[in-house]
Amino acid sequence: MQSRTPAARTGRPRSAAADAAILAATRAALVELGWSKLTLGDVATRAGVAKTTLYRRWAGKNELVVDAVAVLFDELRLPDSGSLADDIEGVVLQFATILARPEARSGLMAVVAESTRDDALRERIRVSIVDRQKRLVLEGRSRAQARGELPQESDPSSASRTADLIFDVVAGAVVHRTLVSGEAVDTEWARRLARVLLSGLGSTV
Amino acid sequence: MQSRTPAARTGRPRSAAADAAILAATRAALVELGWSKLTLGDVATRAGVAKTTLYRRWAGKNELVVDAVAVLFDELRLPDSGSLADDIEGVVLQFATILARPEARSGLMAVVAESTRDDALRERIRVSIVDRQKRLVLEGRSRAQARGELPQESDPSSASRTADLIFDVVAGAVVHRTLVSGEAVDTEWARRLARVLLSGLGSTV
DNA sequence: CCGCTTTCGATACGACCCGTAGCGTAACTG
DNA sequence: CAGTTACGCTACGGGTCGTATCGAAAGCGG
Repeated sequence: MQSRTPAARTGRPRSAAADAAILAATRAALVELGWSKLTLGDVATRAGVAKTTLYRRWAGKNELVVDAVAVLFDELRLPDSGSLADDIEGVVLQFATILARPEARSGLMAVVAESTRDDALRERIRVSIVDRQKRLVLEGRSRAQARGELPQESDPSSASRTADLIFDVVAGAVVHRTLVSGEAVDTEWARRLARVLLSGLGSTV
Repeated sequence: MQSRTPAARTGRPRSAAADAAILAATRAALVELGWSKLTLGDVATRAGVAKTTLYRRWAGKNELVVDAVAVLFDELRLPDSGSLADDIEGVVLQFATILARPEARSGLMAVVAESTRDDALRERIRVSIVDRQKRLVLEGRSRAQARGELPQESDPSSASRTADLIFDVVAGAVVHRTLVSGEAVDTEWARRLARVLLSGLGSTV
């Protein structure tokens, strides 16, 4: 059995400052160069760190970018606005704000594209980014049920599938609007989306 | 004024067979290697073509992949099934079938990610891929209005925004389900999505 | 204070891919 | 046949990759 920090009880500890500097440098490089032209050597230089240090901590560009982008999603919060419509609208606008940042736009979609051929990378994205978003959907549903805005679903399996559907619809719509259609997510759009979802969920789904 | 084919009335014409071979080789390379490890030299070798020929026709990897993937979306058709619900379900399943192919998964999202930093590339994607999908949404709406399933909207600006919203929701949800959540789009999921959209659109949106 | 262990910075390395240039040949036009 | 363009082939400098090596630095246990 090992303690919570299994590795390295002896020897020189890894510099936490270097970690932060590397991730910040990665985001800066994403803004200036985009994903495809980002090189690990350049990131190391920006961070004031040797290239070997980078390779010691991350397997490659994909893993590094995932970690660098993941922290952007820390600020996601479910606004307890009192109504489900306002909750949805608030989350959509928050998500869109994050996706408006260039380091999120170019970095996130690139690693998602790479994850189609790398199961470990997909799992890493799921744990550090996607699940954090999905939690908001589950939380919002449970609050709405407590308020009586949504019915308590009897079949747990069906309820789970519905939650998955809503998550894919909300996140997918925002991403598609921002990156593919290339238009901004404003308050009016968020309100329209929330209205469509509410009407759709109110009926027997 | 120039004729429909403005360039090259004299000299040796470009080989149409080479074009097809290159695009097919690109798709094969996408399947085997994915976007990031795909190299133009490898594609040229696979196509039995000199590397210089490739560079004469495409500016770079991004443009080549867009053209190679675009033809996958040629098969998209709006099934005139008689009801809006079935139309939506049919389009969703067709779109999902295309996205299930590995060359579409890895190629499409990668170029979309790149297009966040390249306006010309974004426009190329829009013309050769996105608009082709969007046309189905507009066609489906007009058919549904003819059948009386959807109201004739009075405000054209509002109607346009609604169509944009529906398009982002449908396409975004399918893409997100397939690539981010990593789960298959089956008939049941498509039916649920169609149901949510129909209820949402039926009310005053 | 002193070994032990691990990390860090720096440098060097072969391998690969990039994008372009040059050249001789092939294909088509008038 | 002369003119023009596309093609295959080869070669090139430049950049990035990921790894190896080495001495110095930073903590830990005695």
